[in-house]
Amino acid sequence: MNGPMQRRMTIKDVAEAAGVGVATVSRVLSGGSASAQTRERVLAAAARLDYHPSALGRNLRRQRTGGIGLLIPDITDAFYAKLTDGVLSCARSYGEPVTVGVTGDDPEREAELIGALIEQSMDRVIAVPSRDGETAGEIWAPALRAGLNVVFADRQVRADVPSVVADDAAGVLTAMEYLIGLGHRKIAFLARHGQSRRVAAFTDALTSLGVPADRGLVVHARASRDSAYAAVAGLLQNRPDVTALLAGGNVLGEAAVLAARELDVRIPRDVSLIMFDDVPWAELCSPPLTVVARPAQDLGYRAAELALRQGRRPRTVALPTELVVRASCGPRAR
Amino acid sequence: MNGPMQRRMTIKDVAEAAGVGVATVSRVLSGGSASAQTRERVLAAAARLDYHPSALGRNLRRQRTGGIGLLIPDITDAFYAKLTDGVLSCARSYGEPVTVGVTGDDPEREAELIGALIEQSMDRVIAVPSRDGETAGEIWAPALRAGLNVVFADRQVRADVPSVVADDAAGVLTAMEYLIGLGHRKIAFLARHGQSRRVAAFTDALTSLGVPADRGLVVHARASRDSAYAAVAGLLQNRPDVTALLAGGNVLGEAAVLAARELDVRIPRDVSLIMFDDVPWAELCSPPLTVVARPAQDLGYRAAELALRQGRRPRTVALPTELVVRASCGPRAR
DNA sequence: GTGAAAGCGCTAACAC
DNA sequence: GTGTTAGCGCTTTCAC
Repeated sequence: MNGPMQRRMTIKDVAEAAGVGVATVSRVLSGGSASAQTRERVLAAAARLDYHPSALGRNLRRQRTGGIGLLIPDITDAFYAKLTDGVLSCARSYGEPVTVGVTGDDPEREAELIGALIEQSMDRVIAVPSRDGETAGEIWAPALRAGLNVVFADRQVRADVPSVVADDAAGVLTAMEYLIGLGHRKIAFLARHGQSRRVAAFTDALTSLGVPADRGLVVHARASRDSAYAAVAGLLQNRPDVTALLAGGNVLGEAAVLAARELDVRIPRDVSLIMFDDVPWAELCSPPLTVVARPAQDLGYRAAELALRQGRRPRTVALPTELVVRASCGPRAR
Repeated sequence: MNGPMQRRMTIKDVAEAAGVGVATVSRVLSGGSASAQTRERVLAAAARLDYHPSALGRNLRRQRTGGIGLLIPDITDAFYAKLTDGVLSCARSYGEPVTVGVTGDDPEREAELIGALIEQSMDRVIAVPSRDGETAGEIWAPALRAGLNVVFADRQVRADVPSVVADDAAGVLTAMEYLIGLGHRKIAFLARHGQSRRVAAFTDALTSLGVPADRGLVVHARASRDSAYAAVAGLLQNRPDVTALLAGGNVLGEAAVLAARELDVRIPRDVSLIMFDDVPWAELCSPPLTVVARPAQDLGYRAAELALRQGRRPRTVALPTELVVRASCGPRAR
């Protein structure tokens, strides 16, 4: 079915077959100037030999590997999977390969992966950074020094690096308006570690809406399902006064549904729940979940556009979120 | 925060700084033999200069790009996301980068992506092929000719290429035994296009269990959510005699739940449902779904091991499936 | 318009 | 044990 393994054709083979110099072949193949006749001969020879230029040679010469690196916390998280899909979809239209690494939100792994990208001479990176502030600065300094074209996605950590984010603050605010309109006052926020911006947005939203923010009502979890579950369960048991819950991501929301079910607290009768991310199962859940939808796919696509764009890039682009009301919120009851 | 962009150090710089030849540097850095003193000098110089070897140079010289290519139908499908996670996890322990491409189950895109991998001189590929039989042969011939180390995952299409698959036939059989034990006779199979092996397993299981197989009860859909929904809806409307449904994947299962809800057919009262893939939402669904769990992560991990392994590789490894009984199946009622 | 030749950073064969 | 050297396949001056 498949023939013997063949030696790979080189530009030199094509040059000989076409009776021209290698430089001419290179020019023709990369759209440079050549006489119509020469061009035709080269193309014919290339086709005949089934020649495919080696990215290896080209990259070494150009001192850069094409393609883009993508660093995300977790590929099994539906939100990041969708973001990845957006990146892949954009990259495909440019014919650029994408190398994916998962950080697990661990700065150490993130730094390792950045090192690997530099070693590969990748010159474009899209990343969902695991930390912000100083730590992010340290981690990303080598990449910037090496001249990588970095774009952050979903999180905004350094003013000098372009970011594509969802307008989380607006999303949180809309959710809070909705919940407070239903009569809720004791609202908890279930956050991933390091979601400091969203926590700030949460307390800001609350105070701007005239509800005193209670620091104890912000609980943190790592991104894993276990950690999320423990955090929700703890909250539900220790703070029976809480009547509404905002989950800062779909994994956290999943844990919330599970924990609530386990502890026999009913949604929305006992506590109302809003989750970040409109994943497919939000609609299949019982009850169907009200969510703050973020344009995951777009986030990835736009980030890839920025990473691929040559010239000056905008600082930050923020995409709108949308509150999708389903059946997981009700009026305050207790 | 970040200094000026620096010229990248080369092996030559290190050699000069250490007062040795480039070959010695290369040897020391790749664990070859050298005197303790030389080794130390080289290491010190490399560290001082913050030298990181260029994968570009090495790859060109070695005539191969390290790393592994991964071709999957859809990264937003939880099953493939998990499989991808397994591949990434194994690759990470070998320090190998992974380039991901999505085929959308389209042979044309698959062929394109294979071309790109060859151009990159990737020498290892893990793929969930979009077609089997002749078509797969044609599509993959160039890759095999180029000497790529190919491993198929989830689907088994050519005897000469190692595959890592779940034991789908056993999974189907167990599911059928369970359903038939509940009294069901008119059982439909909702399959993705090209799942011919599983369809065969389905009819085989039925006949071996003494239930006449009805060809009309196998319905096909493309992998997209829309196509799946249309297929289920059509089935549910045209064949009211069907009392049980086996969905050949989580996207199909999702569509089944949605369509059933829309058409007001109750699960499990009106029709029982078993879905392939134990995704997180199966438990959150109402009712919680009985599933045939496949070890998605393991599939990916094992495939990566095979792809990374140097010597002779086993032909096929089949991993067991497990029927996880929840609440979406009941006794035949109508 | 075209060809010859110089390297990109690295490894491996070979000489010492 | 170590240095010198010849390329890997390609692009890009620089002559012609």
